This record gives sequence, C-alpha cells and structure tokens, in this order.
Amino acid sequence: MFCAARRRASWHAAAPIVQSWRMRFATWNVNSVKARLPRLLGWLESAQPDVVCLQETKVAADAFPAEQVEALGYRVAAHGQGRWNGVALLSRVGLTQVRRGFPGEPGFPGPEARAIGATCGGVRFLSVYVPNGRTPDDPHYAYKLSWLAALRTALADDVPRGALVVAGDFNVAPTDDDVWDPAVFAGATHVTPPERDALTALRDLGLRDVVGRPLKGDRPFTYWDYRAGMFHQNKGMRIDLVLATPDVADAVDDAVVDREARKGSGPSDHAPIVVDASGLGTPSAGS
DNA sequence: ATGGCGTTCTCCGAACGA
Repeated sequence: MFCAARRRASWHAAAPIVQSWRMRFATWNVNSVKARLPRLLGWLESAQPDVVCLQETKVAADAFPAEQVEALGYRVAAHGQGRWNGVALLSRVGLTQVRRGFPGEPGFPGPEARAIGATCGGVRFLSVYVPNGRTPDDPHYAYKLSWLAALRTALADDVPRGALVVAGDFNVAPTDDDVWDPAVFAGATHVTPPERDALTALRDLGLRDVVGRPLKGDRPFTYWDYRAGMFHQNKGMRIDLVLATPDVADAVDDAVVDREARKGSGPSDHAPIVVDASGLGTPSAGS
C-alpha cells in the first residue's frame, strides 16, 4: 500500500512526506463498465486507488472485463445481472469475504444486482447502487425506500464493529444544497423527505458522510446530466456518497470529487469520489 | 427537465437513468 502514495493525480500533488500507512479508495458510477473500459483503465493508472467501488456496471458477473483490470494489479469481484444495475469491487490490497447482496435485500420483484461487499486491506467495503425511484408515485419509489430501510437493518450489526465503508450511488441528494436548483427538483425523486430520512437513518447507525472536496465551484456535485451542457454549467447533484464508520472518517486526510473524469469524450455522467486515509487496516492485508 | 444525452437490447424504437 505504500505505493499508493507514490503516484498520485495532479490534484493531489502535495503529498505529505510522513510515511504512514495510507489507503486510497474511491467510488464511481461508471454507467456501463464495457462502454467505459478505456476510461476506467486510464483513470486507475492515473488516480492509483487501492480500492474502488463501482456501480452501474451493466454486465453479468461473468462478462465483467476482469482481465484488463487485473492486469493493473487489481482483484475483481463483480455482481451483475446483464443490462441493468450491476456493482463491483476492485482491490489491490486484498479482496476477501466477498458477499453479493445483503440479508433481507428486497427485489423488484426479483433480486437485482445492487450491492457487493468485501474486505480489502482490513476495511470492509460495500458498493451500493440504490434504486432510482423514478417518480414519487411510482412503485419503484416504494422499492427505493424499502431497499434503503433493509440496508439499514442489514448494517445495524456491522457499523458498531467499525472499519466499514458504504459507498456508491445513493440516488438521494442529502440537502437542498446538494442540487443545483432545488426549485427544479420540487416534488421530484432524490430530494423528498422520506428519501432524506432514510439516509439520515443510515447515518444514525454511526456512519459519517465523507464529503468530497469540489475541484471547481463551491459544491461537491458528483452527477451532471449529459444533456444541455449541464456539466459545463456545473448544474449537478451530489447523489454519490461515501459513508464511513468514525474510525475510518477520522483517518481521512482528503476527499475529492474527481471532476476531471467527467470531462472529455465518452465520460460517465458521474464523477468518482476519491478518499485518502492513513493509519487504516493492516499492512499484511496487502496481498 | 416539455427536450436536450448515453447505454442497452428486443436493435433503427423503447426502456431506463436522475
């Protein structure tokens, strides 16, 4: 894991000289891992994360392009169903105790690939893709709320044990400051009180919201619609979150929204959140 | 956000996303 501190992206050039145990982890909704593969591989090489939570991979587990990712030194655990959803974990600091889904996870109506957990470098990671909800009067909205409630129940025993990161696309903007114009979203999904209450209930278990630092503007948006130049006008939403137990949150040195990954040709509509932490996990967990 | 774009499969239109 020491190598994690050697090659860092330009936005983190000011690396401390102190030699402490560091881990860099990230979450990114890639909106199809197959369509995004060249960009994902390039990003892994430049950002050099130790652990990555991916969402919306949109491939069955056996169709995940694992070989190319493994060639960069990562182990891969994927949970997919084909065309929709799909989550994965990439790690170069160990990948053990992989679990797809979580106990009591609802479906719509059948199971969907929206959560995958594993232990990486002594830290438990859960990559989540929360249901979108579509509109508040859609059955998918009730599904979203029940899914979040079930996630809370499933995590209740894990959070007190610490060393846990739940990261991904939550499809909820925690506050009105987390959308570019609250008036546009009035009455829409992603901002309703029940969705926000479900997030609060998760945090009330003892999870902290590790907010990424925006690299442009004053708000740490993580998603911008592809249409109408929304990204260039910075009309975005903060719907991708990193929730961490206090021991992890206290170890965080820096967290940024890597908006560079949203630029250029063929981007995802989401940007990664990249988190640096020190003093976490165990050195021996590296291989 | 009345749409605008992008990905996927049933593939040249529809479903979904947020």
